[in-house]
Amino acid sequence: MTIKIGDVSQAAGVSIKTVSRVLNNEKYVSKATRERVEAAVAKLGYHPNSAARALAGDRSFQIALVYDNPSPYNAQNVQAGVKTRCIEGGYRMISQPSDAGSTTLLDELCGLIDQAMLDGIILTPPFTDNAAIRAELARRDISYVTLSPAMLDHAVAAAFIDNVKAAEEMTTYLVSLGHRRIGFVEGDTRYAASAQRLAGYRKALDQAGLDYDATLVRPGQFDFESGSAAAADLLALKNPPTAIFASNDEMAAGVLATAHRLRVSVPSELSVVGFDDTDLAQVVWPPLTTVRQPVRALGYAAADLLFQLPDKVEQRLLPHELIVRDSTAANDVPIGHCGQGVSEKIKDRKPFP
Amino acid sequence: MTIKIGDVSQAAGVSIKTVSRVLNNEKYVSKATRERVEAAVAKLGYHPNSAARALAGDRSFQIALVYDNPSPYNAQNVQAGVKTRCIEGGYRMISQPSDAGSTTLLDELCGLIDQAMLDGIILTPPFTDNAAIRAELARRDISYVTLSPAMLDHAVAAAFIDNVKAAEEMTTYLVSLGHRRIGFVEGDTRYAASAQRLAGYRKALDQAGLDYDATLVRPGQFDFESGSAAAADLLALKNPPTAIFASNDEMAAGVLATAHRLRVSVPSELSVVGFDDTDLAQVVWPPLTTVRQPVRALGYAAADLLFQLPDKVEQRLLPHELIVRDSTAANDVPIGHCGQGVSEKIKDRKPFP
DNA sequence: TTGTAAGCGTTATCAA
DNA sequence: TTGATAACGCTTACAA
Repeated sequence: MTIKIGDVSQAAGVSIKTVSRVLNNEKYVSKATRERVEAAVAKLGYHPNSAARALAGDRSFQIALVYDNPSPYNAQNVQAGVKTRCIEGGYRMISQPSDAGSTTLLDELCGLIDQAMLDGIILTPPFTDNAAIRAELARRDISYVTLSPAMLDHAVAAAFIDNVKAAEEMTTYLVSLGHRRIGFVEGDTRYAASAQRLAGYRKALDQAGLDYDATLVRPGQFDFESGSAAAADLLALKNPPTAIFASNDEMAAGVLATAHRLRVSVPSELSVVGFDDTDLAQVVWPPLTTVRQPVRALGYAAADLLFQLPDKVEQRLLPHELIVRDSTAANDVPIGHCGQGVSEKIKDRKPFP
Repeated sequence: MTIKIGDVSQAAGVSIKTVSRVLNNEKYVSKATRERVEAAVAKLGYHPNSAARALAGDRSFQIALVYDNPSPYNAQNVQAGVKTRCIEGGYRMISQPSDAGSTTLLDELCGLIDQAMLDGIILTPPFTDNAAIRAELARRDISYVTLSPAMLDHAVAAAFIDNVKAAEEMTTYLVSLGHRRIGFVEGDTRYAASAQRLAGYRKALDQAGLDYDATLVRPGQFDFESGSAAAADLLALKNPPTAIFASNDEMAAGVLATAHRLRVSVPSELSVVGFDDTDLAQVVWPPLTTVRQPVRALGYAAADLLFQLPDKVEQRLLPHELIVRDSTAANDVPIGHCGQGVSEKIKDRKPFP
């Protein structure tokens, strides 16, 4: 039989309610009492039962991370970041992989909320921009944060990077190396980041005085296959690009595979760069020059924003880095980064503890 | 305010207990009543509150997956498998990444059990072989299953593949291609699979009448870096191997990277094969010949074994496949597989529903 | 086959 | 600053 609050109160010689007060960091507990209770808790190895807490209070100390992420590395990293912050706050994270295309999406989410008495939710793309979900959450007055949303909403907390700027910097870097024909592989268009990265690419071309050439831009789905296929198309052009910028690293790996298959030497004949969404650059040869996205930090920040929620609704911009990798160099060389935050207060509600 | 069981019972014109009976699939409910209740549940969109269920019954409908996995792809796949089976059974999975080296490991786990009223636990390596954890679980009489344990224990349910046999088949395959000097990169020795795979390699050499040469075997930690380093060592030998067998795919990717860097052509000058623990073969070029481990299926099986637990303690051997990939071939060619299961009944306890 | 009443372990209310 | 007592929403006795 496991230890319960009554056992602790007996051991400490106080009432159950007093133990509860200590556990919840309430005011109006004398220092002596608090210490006595804490000692008893430690001695007995007591852990409060979360089901009972959830039922009696109405917070469950659980939040959910809702995602539909085609890339395991990315999902795992986001999860790790969220989880770290949750543990720090005494919370538990429930991870909820969902199918963005599912017709019963809203029902599933409602079920989760009812069943688990969620205290808050972190939405990741493409759910960030699902109006039905956001309306339902607002209706139920459930705190939520969006991670990398397509559009910023003043009333909704968000953690994100500046994809446009990052893609612009990367493209400008390629131009600075002398490239004039730069191929681009788009990401899955259901994710806002895809359009943002393309926009950055176009912006940099503009600034460099280079014409945008639609034949150099190919669609992709953030996976290896589409990267391979796009590269095959691009390299088969009469006048092929001298560099290819893939919207994420799995596609960049596909580009590399195709280049290798076609005996196009990287990087002497073709530069390949990407967005390191998933840390795959560590696993793929040759080491890619990438925009490093702080995926774990985004997860951590999202949870952090959730915890400060009704007090402060914040839009937090996280820094990215341009990592130039050179197989001959010993170390990676970050050549740029950006980032800053802005915040705004809106309304009062029972805060996360 | 969310709907509760009383609302449903009113709508259906029956008692609360009857609704509860229907929800829990108990016997002794007339078909007509059951249908009436189910209709009310559906109409109201009722979802039982899990905190209340956990408190009143003493099952939480939650199980935990405990892991410390250096490979995100692997972890994600195991999780996906476990989760799938959990959802089928109306359960929720809590994933618990832990640090195998932590001194407070046992405390953490106890905390989780007390707090979440876990109905069961799935242990993955290296926790599968942690005597302290297993003793504590036994003491508390908590159901658990081990996934890929180092040693089979008659009294403990387990899901696993035959690593020895798989490594043996792969090595034999290399021998059949004419290789006589086959390098081997070991995995992290904290994981039992590492020793098992090495054993299979040695066994196959034996059977082929080839001498075991310790200079051809290098240590590794299941990551890209150690694979790179091992390959550098092996290829620098006076008499280098003509094939390298890496104990997992991330290390195989490292081997490929080094080969490429040293201008050793794959596969004409060097064959590289591995264990596809993480599905990375899909992401790495060139496509590797691998032992495909059914990682998702292992997760699914582990949860499945947990659900049938006190009724039947089963040791389930899952099939692996040898996937020969040839860049010129259109499709992968599985050349072998194995698998079968045995089971045994031990004692009675309240079953999972 | 159905219903009634007594908890489950905690927090909230209100009084001391 | 503390403590008694009533919820919280459900399941498990035990009756009917």
